[in-house]
Amino acid sequence: MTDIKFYNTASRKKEVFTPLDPSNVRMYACGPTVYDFAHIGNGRTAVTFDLVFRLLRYHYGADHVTYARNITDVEDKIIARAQERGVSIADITRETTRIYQEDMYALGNLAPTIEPRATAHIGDMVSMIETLIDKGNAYAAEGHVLFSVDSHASYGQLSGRSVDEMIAGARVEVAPYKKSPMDFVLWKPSTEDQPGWDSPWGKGRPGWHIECSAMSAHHLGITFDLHGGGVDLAFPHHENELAQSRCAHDGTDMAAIWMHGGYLQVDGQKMSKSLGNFLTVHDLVEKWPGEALRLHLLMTHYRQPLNWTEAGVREAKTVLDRWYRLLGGRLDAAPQEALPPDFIAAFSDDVNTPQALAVMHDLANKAGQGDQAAADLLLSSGRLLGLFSMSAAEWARWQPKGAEIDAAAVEALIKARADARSQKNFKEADRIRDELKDMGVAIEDGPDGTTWRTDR
RNA sequence: GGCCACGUGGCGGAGUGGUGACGCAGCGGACUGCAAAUCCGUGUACGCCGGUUCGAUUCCGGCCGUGGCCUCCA
Repeated sequence: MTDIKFYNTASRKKEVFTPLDPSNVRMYACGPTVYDFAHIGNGRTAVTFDLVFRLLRYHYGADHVTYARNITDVEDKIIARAQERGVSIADITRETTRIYQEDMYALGNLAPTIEPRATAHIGDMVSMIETLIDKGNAYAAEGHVLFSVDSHASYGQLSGRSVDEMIAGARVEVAPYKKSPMDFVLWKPSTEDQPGWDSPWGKGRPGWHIECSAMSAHHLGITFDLHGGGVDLAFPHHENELAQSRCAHDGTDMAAIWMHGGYLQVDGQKMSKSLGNFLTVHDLVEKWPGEALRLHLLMTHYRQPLNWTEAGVREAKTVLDRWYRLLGGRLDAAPQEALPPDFIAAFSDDVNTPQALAVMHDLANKAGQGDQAAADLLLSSGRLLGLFSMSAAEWARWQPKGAEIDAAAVEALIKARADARSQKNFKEADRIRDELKDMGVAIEDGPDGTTWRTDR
């Protein structure tokens, strides 16, 4: 069997993947803080780890991979948002979680095996914090509990930093109760109007980092195979998780492999609300088929920086248009098991999707010359990547929200054009074709008459 | 300021110490009333300056550019 290789942030090398337990491969990816719509950068990270999930399922069997992706539903930004809107925290988190799940589904992601919510694991967090205090890795101060970075010699190893350098370069005021400026919060006190839970340190709520340590240990065990997230999470979030988990578990490593997805920019610029280029998945899936968005993401290797552009989505859409046409009725047939070895080799080589897509293009070219086996392999390859979920007809008639096309009107115009053509009135026929084009409809004259599809 | 990535043809984007992946767009041809779709064919590249080497886009050093982290941002 082809080896899987992953680039491991911890070793800074591509490594052959060997599962701790092939009958239950466990992965964890940091999910959203549920206070606002996910943007396309969040979507990219979710797609990346969905691909890892799919790859592992392919190699070890769908029932032998556990994927946990957390929902952070207690956090200060959520509190602030609830106050702004004058609604309850529960309403915000419930609604945002629901939309997040819909958006991720629209991007072609499988549902993770487990989506643990932070608020359902407060007890796990409290007991982990108690352990850290007992072991001398944490201390209580003014209602807070802080992790002591000086208590853990290898702090900074994952992200390749030294505590001294970070302190020297710090540009942030240090809270007076911290022993070291780099110490971070495990537990913080809550006022009456903030969400809080009883604890040995009074009513309070957990810090962000402890959530993932506690939930991953609860669901995946003390050591699991793979931990992922966006590259900006490497520090401080993952560094802190690692420190907490190692110290709480007698130095045992948290994850065998750490993976980080590259950053996404929009039109060559950092995505931000002030620049007006903040793209939410929620908006994008109304304008484009989710698979076109997904393919745009797949065109770049997950660790590379990705420049998101409308031209890029359009290109992805064009490619899918061709593939869907090529596959036609095959899309309705029973799923194919066989997969091309060179496709699997590329996909298994640190999730090299651009290389895998090149194999698919090659298959498409062969299929275009009548190679039926190649068409089958194109379909099975695409399905493994989370593409080809529609029928050819559904794809051809896909429409953006708010631009519904009246099919009856289209059919009537096509009929009128056919009449004009039969009378050799090509001027009128071409005028009707232009009219259809303005409606967002493209037509094709084939041996069996005229067909139409949406196009823009 | 410190640390870390990245810089490939018009665009997107893999990869490699030595015969210029792949896609989109473009161009030429076939097909078509004309198109579209489809098929055939086709050009252009490895940020800059040094070094190592028989030979570097690929290794090393410097520079420039872009971006990330150092602030509970994927």
